[in-house]
Amino acid sequence: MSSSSRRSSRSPATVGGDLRVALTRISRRLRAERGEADLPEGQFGILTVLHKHGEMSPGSLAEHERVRPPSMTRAVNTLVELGLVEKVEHATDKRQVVVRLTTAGEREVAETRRRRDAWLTKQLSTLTVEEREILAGANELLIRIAAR
Amino acid sequence: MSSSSRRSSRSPATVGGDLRVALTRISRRLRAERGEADLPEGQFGILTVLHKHGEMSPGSLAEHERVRPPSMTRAVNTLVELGLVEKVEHATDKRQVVVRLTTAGEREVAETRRRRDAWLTKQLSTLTVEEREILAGANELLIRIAAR
DNA sequence: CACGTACCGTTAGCAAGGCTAATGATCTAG
DNA sequence: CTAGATCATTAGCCTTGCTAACGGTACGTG
Repeated sequence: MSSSSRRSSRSPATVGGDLRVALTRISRRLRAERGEADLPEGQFGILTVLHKHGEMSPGSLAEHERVRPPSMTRAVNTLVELGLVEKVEHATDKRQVVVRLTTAGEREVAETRRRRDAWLTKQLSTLTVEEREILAGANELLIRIAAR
Repeated sequence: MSSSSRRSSRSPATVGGDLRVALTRISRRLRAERGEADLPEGQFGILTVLHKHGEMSPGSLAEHERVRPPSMTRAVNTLVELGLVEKVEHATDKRQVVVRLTTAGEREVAETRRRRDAWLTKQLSTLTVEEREILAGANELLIRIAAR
């Protein structure tokens, strides 16, 4: 049974229900795959945001990651203890704090990403080019939807 | 900017990295959308498994949901307190327990699913038919991958 | 200049939900 | 009949989310 042709149920409601199930399953599967050595998903997320967008305040990070400020404070502190980020004071506003990656943090982003994505990448490499196209397209749609 | 044509990076590794980000974001977004009244994702998952596969032991449920047995015991007990499932003794093996949906549980599956999917369904209804095709295709691929 | 208000990050404390280790009951092979 | 395996549970820990409340800083207005 292939994936695309005859299939009558493409209504928003049907796709939505199926999609939720798929997302829950794959999330758990990914979490299960994460090695002992790796950072928890959320902390790794913070590193990648900093890597991508540069230094940032805890507040912005919290908003970006859809988490409340106190949660972000704690996560950032953990990363500070691990030596992966550092907090420096804001140039003009002493209320604010600037969080940025250390060199160790930069290295960690690269290494962890490689290690972490190994399983998923392996799975994807068993798919056809067309199937990967589908997932790549889905990525963009999901990101778009998540942004609202 | 459309979603499918010019874009050179379709390697397993690239898609994998992007996909992980997309999955994390949408999961958080979905969780944020879950109303106060709804069951937590995990508990709802148990109900749907029972609805789909019929009565089951806690052990099988744990395996199916990729969770350790003690975690499942606790989750099931919560559902028992809510009156959504019941535990009955196994016909021949007194070590085992059989978990099954109550009538209230059956009703809850239908109602919660409808309520819960409302937000996602609404988002999907703003997409084009082609985009929904992509997500529907992605569903199947993700389920397949998650099954390994 | 001074003072009230708003903003930013943090601290304190709670809840959910995952885990491991250890226990108790039951089953089954020998 | 006994020893080991299997199943669920209990106990206790850890992570990570939240809200409420606080302390310091910035800034507009009188």
